[in-house]
Amino acid sequence: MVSVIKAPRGTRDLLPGEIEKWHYVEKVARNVSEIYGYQEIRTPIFEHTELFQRGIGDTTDVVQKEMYTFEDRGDRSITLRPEGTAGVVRAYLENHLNNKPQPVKVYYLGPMFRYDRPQAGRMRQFHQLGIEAFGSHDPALDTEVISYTYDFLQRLGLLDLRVLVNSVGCPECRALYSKALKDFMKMFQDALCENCRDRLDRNPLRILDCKEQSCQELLDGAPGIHAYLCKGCREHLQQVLGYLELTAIPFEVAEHLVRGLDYYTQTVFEILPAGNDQDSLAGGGRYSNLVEICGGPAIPGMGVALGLERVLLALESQGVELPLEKRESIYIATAGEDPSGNLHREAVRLLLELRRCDYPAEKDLLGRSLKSQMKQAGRIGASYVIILGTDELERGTVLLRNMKKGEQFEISRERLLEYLKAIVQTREAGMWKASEN
RNA sequence: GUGGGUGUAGCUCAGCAGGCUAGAGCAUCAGGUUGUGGCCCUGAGGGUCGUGGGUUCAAGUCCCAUCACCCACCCCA
Repeated sequence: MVSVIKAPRGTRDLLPGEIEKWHYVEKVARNVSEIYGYQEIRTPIFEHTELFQRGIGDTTDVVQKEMYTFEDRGDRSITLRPEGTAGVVRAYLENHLNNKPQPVKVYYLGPMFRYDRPQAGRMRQFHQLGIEAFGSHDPALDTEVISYTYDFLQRLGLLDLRVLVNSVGCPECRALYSKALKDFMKMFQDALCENCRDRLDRNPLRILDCKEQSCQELLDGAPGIHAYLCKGCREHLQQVLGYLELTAIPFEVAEHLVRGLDYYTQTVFEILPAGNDQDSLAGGGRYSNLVEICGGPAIPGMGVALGLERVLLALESQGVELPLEKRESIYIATAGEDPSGNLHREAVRLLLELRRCDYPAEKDLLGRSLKSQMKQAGRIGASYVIILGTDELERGTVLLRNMKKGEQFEISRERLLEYLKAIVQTREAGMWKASEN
């Protein structure tokens, strides 16, 4: 026997039973996006490698060691998207969306790929919900994006969220601060962890993020970025915070928050589940130069990405019960000897009829006994079973069994659909949904 | 990429310090009612003990490697 091929490392299947949660989360995502005025955009899952190198930044870990890059048959270097923003920016420019009324506000939902070492909440193929808004410098936009993110998480039922906000300044003032921080840290070089000594030259701001106790202690005495922000950046931050106050979203100004992607300017933020400093649920910020870096005009953008696996994990660890709709259907069972096949043919005809009337309906496909058919009907959550037996066939009737009540009665074929219709109409909003009855 | 832990039926696990045909519960299928589910009873199928080497008279049980998963680090969603 040949061996069974397994899914590649860091990937997994979403099976019936779990996928319903994803559908629900996606439904809320689309809902909130609409409420905030964002429209869906779908961009390719792979792009030219150069897009990410330029967009995300060559020095970032994502680009340096986490990309799924390969040559296609035309010798092009292709990369499976590790995040969503770069592709959206590309699409914005390529489709001349800058000629549309601004701001252009889009959301995306889909898989991303990073060659990481998998662990809980970190997959090689993972899924993000993200939004991007182009063409506005308004601090209220920054707040809107933060609010969107918070709102989405809250609507799902997540509590105890930490919202961290900071500004990393513009290229000008960040450069000043970066130098100041570097100069300061140089004095204590020996006390820094190995990693941070590397960061000193590559990207001093990252030291702020270090979780090493020793580095954190040094940081207490180090200059903070806020003192170095230029007038524009300082005011921008103040206004963002001011608007945030209005939203009543609890937030913390985290002067040490810097993000891993190079394109961020000014506002950056992160949302974490309580009691978990490691796996942030969402991260985002403003990017004033990314569009230019990608070859377009100087148009600012602001966005966020949420990790859906992590959102699902947080929901689980907080014990949130999602209001999933139960699957419900009508099951057609046949009973009795059927040497001529008439019974079976009639069942198939009835099945078709029900489905054409939009009733979710199923029948046995395994030639099972009536008992087994009943069992199956119960398992799949059928609310009604139509039992079609040889006797009923002769009389032109069926037995209609209410599975929840365990009651059944005989009804003529002609009146059956009428009767079912009446049941549906009795139900709330006329929807074919699980409820009492 | 670094360090650590784990790996026995579809699922959750048991298997004592290596020793006979590897077990349980749940799930699946069938039967108990030749036309009726959710409870109960009976039975059946299903495992080359992650994979490959090695030690031993003998390995699920010890050793090595490898793969996968989990945890921590790095980083990020």
